[in-house]
Amino acid sequence: MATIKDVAKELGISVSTVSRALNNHPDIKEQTKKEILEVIKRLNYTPNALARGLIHKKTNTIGLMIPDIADPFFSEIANGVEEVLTEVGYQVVYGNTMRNPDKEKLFLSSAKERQMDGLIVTPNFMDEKLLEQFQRLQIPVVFLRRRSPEGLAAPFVDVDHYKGACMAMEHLIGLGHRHIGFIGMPELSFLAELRYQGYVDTMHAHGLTPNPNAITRGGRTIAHGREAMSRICEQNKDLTAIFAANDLLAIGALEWLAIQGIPVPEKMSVVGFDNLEVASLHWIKLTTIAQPRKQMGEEAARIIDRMIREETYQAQSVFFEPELIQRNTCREV
Amino acid sequence: MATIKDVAKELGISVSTVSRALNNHPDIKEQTKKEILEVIKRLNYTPNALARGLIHKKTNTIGLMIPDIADPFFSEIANGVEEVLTEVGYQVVYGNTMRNPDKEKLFLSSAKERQMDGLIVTPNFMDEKLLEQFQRLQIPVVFLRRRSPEGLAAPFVDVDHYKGACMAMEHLIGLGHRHIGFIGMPELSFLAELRYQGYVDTMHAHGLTPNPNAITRGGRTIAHGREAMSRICEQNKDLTAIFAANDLLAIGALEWLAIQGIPVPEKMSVVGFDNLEVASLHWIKLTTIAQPRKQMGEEAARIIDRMIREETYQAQSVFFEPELIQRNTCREV
DNA sequence: CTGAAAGCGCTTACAG
DNA sequence: CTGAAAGCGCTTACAG
Repeated sequence: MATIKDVAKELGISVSTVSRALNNHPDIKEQTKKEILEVIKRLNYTPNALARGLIHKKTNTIGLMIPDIADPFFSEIANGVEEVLTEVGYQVVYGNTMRNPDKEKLFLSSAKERQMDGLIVTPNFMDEKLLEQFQRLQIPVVFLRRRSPEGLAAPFVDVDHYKGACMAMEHLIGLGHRHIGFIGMPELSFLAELRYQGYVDTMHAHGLTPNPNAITRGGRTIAHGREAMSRICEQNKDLTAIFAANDLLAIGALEWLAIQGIPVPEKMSVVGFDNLEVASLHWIKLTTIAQPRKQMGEEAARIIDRMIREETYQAQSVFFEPELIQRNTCREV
Repeated sequence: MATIKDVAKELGISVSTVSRALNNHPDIKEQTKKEILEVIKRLNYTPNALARGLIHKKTNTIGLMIPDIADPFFSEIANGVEEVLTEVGYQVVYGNTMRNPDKEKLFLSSAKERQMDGLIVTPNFMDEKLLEQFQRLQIPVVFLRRRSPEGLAAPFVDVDHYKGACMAMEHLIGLGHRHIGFIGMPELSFLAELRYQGYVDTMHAHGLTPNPNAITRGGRTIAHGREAMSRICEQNKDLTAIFAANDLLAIGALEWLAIQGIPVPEKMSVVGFDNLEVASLHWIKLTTIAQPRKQMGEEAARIIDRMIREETYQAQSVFFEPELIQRNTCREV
């Protein structure tokens, strides 16, 4: 590949001058600049971003560490992030961790080695080693869709998962439901815990007792929802409603109910969480809790951008409000 | 951030020695190495990948340029790519182009500036400027889910879209359908054209004439499918089947049919293309053409890796076979 | 307006 | 086994 030296040599001038032409420096003769630009084109020269980055101590790169880009939840967040960040000249590097702790650690090391300017992260589970890595990072970080861990002065952008779960439960209880089951995500997950707590606390707040037989935890897929629904239904004949901790689980539950011929919402009410696109499909029309996913991504991007530009900026965390989206899977009893 | 100089100074030794410890060079005393490693840990030192890249002329970075990471089609491809590439030590940088020609060009420039080692790309529409950019790139490229353009000696990994479309049509015609509509994607798209050709050619091959009123082109979303189905149905009372150029369009069509109370497959048969997850949902069970998406991503990754490692490697293009997945949206007439 | 020199943070022959 | 020096491709004071 051609370097700045090649184009300088070609014209018998110094690299400083070529550099000036490249960077639109005012101290350069129009004619010289024109000649340089021509040679650049002819030699197919492109400035080397590594060399530039080394000098400027800036790479214009932001890392986005998320559990699974194929999860529609995160791909929309990612789009929000990317949209605002490319607008201001950054390239975003995705780190797909598949919720694998080793991959999370690997991505953080890589981010540091590669001198990324900032990081937007959704770690799945925060153990001590990961926390230490964050503390040693020396790169601005914002947490996305989860709160920042204790002992780390990083802002976060999140939705109030606990409140969202409470809203779902209040809706069900408000409709007269008393026997409400819960299909949850794996316990070690941060937000699985919050949504579960919302379920339990709201039950208690209304003098209801969560029935351990009507609670299942441990998955996040449609297949899991199907299985969980079948298990719960068989053990709880008096159940009239289900709160699923995410939409995929809810859809799995709906599938099982449809296959069994149990009509929704006549015999069973279902509420999900996330408001994925698929939830609004004609056959599903799931009542669920919406999070402004794209907005969350955009906000995180804006914060990291500002943190990088203003070293003294004390970023505030942002809580987005969840919203109940009423569709056709609930009825009054 | 600490540099190699800092750790050298700390121990009163030269940077060369520190570098040797870092790179597991054999010519170094065990004791010295141990001391260096300790200081590295204490100073929280991480080698600077930019500096390394500058010297080695390698960044261990691969660009993946795709139209839309939130499109489940591409997110699965992306996962396949990432899986094999991270395994061999690369970081993959996504370029979400949203089918915007400017973004495609921007990403290619960026890739060159950043000295990416290789590129896997799915450009949406290949105009002259883009082609020229590819020709000037000087970076190994493999095309994914579309063929490489003429005038560029780059391999591709693709599925035979034309054949897939023919398979869908043969299935329908084999079931006795004669009046078959087509819901297509925007005409400028590369594969939209191929799938459309498959529709037209198969009709002709069976002595059938495609009816312009039963053909619609121009979208790729569920909303579009809904609208297209309504338009086609209103103008073609004798229609018994629809071939939709992708699953989202097919699902939109199914939605409209469901809303109108037109039973599928009793009154209307529908075939899609892509075999998205959502196509197998209990309420949809769409008959469609499957492409081995993840495998395609993996294969592209393997090819680019080998192209980078072996300069003389003459990569062969790979065609994956499409497959008809029969579910519940077609019947014999 | 232009060039020579130093430096960004590292690696790698070369000499000892 | 260790260090001094050159160099990767650029930018940026500084001098002229």
